[in-house]
Amino acid sequence: MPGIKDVAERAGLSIATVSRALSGKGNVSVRSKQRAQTAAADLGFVPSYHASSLASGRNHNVGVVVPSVHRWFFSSVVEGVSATLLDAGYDLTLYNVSGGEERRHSVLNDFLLRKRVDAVIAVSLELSTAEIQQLLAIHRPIVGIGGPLPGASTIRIDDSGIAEAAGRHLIQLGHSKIAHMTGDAAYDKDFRLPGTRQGGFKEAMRDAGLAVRPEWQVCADFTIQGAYASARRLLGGSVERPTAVFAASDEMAIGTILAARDFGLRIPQDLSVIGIDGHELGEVFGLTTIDQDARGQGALAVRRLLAGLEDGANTAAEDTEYPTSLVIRSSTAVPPAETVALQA
Amino acid sequence: MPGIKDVAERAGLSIATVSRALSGKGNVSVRSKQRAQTAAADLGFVPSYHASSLASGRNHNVGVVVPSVHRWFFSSVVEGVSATLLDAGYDLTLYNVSGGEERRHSVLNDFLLRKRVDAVIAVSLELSTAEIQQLLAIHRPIVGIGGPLPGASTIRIDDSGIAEAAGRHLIQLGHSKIAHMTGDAAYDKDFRLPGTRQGGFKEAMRDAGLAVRPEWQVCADFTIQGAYASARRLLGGSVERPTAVFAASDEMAIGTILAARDFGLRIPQDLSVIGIDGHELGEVFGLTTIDQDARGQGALAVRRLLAGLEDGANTAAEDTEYPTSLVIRSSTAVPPAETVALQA
DNA sequence: CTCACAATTGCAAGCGCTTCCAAGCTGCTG
DNA sequence: CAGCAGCTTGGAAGCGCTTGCAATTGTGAG
Repeated sequence: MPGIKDVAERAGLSIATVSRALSGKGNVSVRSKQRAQTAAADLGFVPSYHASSLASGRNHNVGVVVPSVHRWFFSSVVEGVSATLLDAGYDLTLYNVSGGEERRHSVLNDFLLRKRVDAVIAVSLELSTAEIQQLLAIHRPIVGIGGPLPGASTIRIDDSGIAEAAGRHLIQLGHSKIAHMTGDAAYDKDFRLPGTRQGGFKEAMRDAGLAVRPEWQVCADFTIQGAYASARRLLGGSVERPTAVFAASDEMAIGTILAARDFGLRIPQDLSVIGIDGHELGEVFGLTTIDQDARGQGALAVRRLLAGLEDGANTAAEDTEYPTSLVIRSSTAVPPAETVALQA
Repeated sequence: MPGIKDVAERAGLSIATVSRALSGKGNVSVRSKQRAQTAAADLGFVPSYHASSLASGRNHNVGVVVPSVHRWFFSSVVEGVSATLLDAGYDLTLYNVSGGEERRHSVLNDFLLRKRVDAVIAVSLELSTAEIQQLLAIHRPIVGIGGPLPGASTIRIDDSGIAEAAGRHLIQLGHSKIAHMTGDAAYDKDFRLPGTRQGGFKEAMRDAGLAVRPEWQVCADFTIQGAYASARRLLGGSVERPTAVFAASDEMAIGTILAARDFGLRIPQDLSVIGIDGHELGEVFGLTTIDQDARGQGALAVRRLLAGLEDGANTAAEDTEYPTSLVIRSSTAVPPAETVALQA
């Protein structure tokens, strides 16, 4: 493997000049620059990032911490982050902290402190103030996506407002018997989003003077299969059946639709369903949803970060609300003319 | 940020001794070791991995190249890889090469050569011999998962045998009108798996003396939505309808089931469906499938890699066949007693 | 034609750690 | 009690690059 020294020799220049020529920093004559580049190309020189990082302090590497890479939202964000980073010449170090508090702990307290990353993107992860301080202490900017991160920059959607809009959509169609499928309490801990969305939903109901029935507040684990099981209980149980379900995620909405079909319920004639996400699968089910462009959020986070890194300016923490849009498809409609309480 | 020098001072030891004490290499008295560790803990010392890597040549970092992190198989593998790596104290640099040949090219020709990774795991990626040589030239072990990688170690399932088994399962149930949903040609390029599975399927058919009808060989993009569209054409078209469909992936099998339901076909009474993967969603649909433990494959790849790295022994390239298992659920059954060609 | 000043260039000092090597010790053996 | 092996230790040389600083070269003005 050729080093910068070899390039310098071949180009008949000093190491310093070659370094400047290849990195583009500092003043180098056109001729020298060309020579250096040619020599580097001839030798197939690829700079050692370790040495470079050690000497310069810049890593060209950002760490991404996600709760799981197997779930729609997270993997979408990672795709956006990854593409943007790659195009900028940055490496992406993935910290998938699924499976255990201890793993999360070691990532936060060991891995991230090894000075390997220039910045950290935390997706739907609620960090304690201490954890954030620790990260900020090593002078690495942090940006959070989809979760509150006091003291750091964040990019997130208006979860409460969105949920309210989803509820309002159903209400405006004429529904009054609306169920809400939220996330398990476990999810509320880390990214609190279930609670926020449920809050927005209740807000919409209250505004319309509708009752929020406790038996229609069910929860699942944000997966299709989990929601399916939960929806079967809701729709097949002995309680009166709602005419509409607002699920806190598209995957849960889809699980609900599948369960409804099992009971012979037609969507949307017998049951309206609305979700949140903009999941690719939504189209197959004609799912009405609120599209949050997860990939776009990831890309934005990176752009924000890189801008700060290159400028060197320690941009202050700022909160950005990412826009969303209501996508109306065929899973929502006016409620059945007459609603009779059916027993499964 | 404290450096090893600070630790040395506080512990009243030399830098060299502290380094040995903390890394566990070399002989250090118990007393010194303890002192060093205490001092390090007191100061909150975290070694700089750049410096460490530069000096030692070991990175504690492996690169993972995947076609996309958004698809079931890949994200499953990444989860397995990630957990195993994290537990071993390694970083995982993710190279998500979705979206463009050029991105793939830059990853292979720039990123991976920067000596930042100790090893490379390539998932379902067919590398040219030149690309492999290039990687091997920088003395980095490579292991491939789910794709052929001439010259490198690989972990893969017996795609042909599996497909044959899936076909046989249907045949043994009494089916003779079996369709096969394979991957788009585009996928065949990079990981050739569609062709291999199709080959296995044809093998099973041939063995049973059954005809492989071209109009029943359809393809999709490995997604539920893609398969759904494709299956609608297959099942709703004017050609005679098969009594069973073998899809090359669970997601495609699910898309097929959804399409079948649209046409009022009952699974498995009217149509049997079998997939390959072991997708979490399979349970909801009662999908019979061949379970390949993707997460386990990822974990195994890492263990294999680390064993080689730690030993220092340049383990020869070896091919490992990962075991799979047929999971029979409710989506496959004997064909309808009398099969009449229905027109949609 | 000479001089001040700017653009280039090279020297060399690190970046923070690992590790070779030799020196210092300890505890035995003869 | 000398002599030696074996364990610990510290010194110091890098790992391969970046960058401050000073030296060199080139340029236009006077």
